[in-house]
Amino acid sequence: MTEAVTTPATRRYSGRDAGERSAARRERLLEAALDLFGTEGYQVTPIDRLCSAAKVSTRHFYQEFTNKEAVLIALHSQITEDALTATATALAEAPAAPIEARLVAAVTAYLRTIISDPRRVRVSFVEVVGASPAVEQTRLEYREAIIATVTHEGEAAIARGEIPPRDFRFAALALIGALNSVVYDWSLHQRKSADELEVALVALATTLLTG
Amino acid sequence: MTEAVTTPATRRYSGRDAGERSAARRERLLEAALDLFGTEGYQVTPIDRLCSAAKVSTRHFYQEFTNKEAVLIALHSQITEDALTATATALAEAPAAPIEARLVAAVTAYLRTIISDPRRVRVSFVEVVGASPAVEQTRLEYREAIIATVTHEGEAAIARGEIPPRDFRFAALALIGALNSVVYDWSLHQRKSADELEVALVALATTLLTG
DNA sequence: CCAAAGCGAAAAGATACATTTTCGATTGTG
DNA sequence: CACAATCGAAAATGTATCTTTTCGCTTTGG
Repeated sequence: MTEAVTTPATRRYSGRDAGERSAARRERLLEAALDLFGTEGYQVTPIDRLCSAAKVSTRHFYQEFTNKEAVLIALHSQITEDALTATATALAEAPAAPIEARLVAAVTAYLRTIISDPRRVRVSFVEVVGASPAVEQTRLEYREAIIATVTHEGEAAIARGEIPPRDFRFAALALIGALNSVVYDWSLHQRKSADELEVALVALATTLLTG
Repeated sequence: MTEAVTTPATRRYSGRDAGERSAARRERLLEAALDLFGTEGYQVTPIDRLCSAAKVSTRHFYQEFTNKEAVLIALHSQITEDALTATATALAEAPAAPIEARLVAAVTAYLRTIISDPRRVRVSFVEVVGASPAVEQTRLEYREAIIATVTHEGEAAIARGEIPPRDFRFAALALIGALNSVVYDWSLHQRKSADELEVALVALATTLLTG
């Protein structure tokens, strides 16, 4: 049998292999999307704008994403998973703490991740809402993930006898909604410092979940 | 001088004058918009669908509205003003009551107006969010109107010595956001009765504003 | 240095809508 | 009844994308 030793069909370019170049384009597109969706808005940004801002040709755009909607979903996922990871880490660092302390850690971590960039605020609190059926679906899925985390934490605290039982789905939804609108308003008007915002929201979370 | 006695350029049709016919078309369009925007979504509804659902020709559509965006804005205004009117009426009916009672009356009235129709919930809590720059602007304006009402009520209660001072802008934003997400979730899943929802949200409002 | 991989820019093609205009059929009015 | 307003339906037009394809220029690897 003669071995068909196939030379890799791909070639290195500017020192990077195909996968790296593709990943770099994808990243530039996501950065451009954060910027344009987060300042001008998803609906009013055509793919062309996205491509020129990212310095990616439309040919390559379609190599990375199916369409504009897919970019928004990827961006939203990235932002949200970032925040959820930060939250999980913060919780893991206070493993045996009482619910109040865990709550402060979690909310602070979540908040800081999001408000570190006003464009993130706008994308995850405004642009993804009702953008399209598919986007709306992932938004609701992430929402369920947050509700699950809150509920899990809450039930554990109840089991430890730290707080009385309550409807955590309701509390989580109230907290999520309150956070969204307060943070978005803050990012628009900056009426208080980030620290003051944090204090106010941590207090709110405490009231809603353990108060 | 010969008087140019102009016969009215308009004629009655099916018993209605031009203004009435036009108003009827407008109303049918708004009803169709409530239905389509509130079940399928604003972004995915083309003007054609709107027109056929409303039994209005596209020619007449453009006699009533500039474009689809104008319909959404008109619909949103109608829903919101409905709710604000109900709230104002409820407040007017308890003129000398303490803040807690006024709050219960206001929140109940607001809630009932909105949840009376799940399509209203979706339009005012989801579809208008980030739909377009102009829509977003009116959404934020209505939000400011609600904040102003809440603040006004709250300051009055402070003046009467019923509650200590607080940041009502923050409290109002938190309440609005919490209401939005809780009510939207309720309209999707109906995990509790409308009465239970009402009770939970009134309690939440009381905590946020006077607790 | 050459053949092929890869690239960016831009043309070309395809849609989906938005918006305007036309047209024949109704319906009041005098 | 006649004629003009009005109508609904649909054709025609315009436009802004989206998406695919072409093309000539670079870069790489042998």
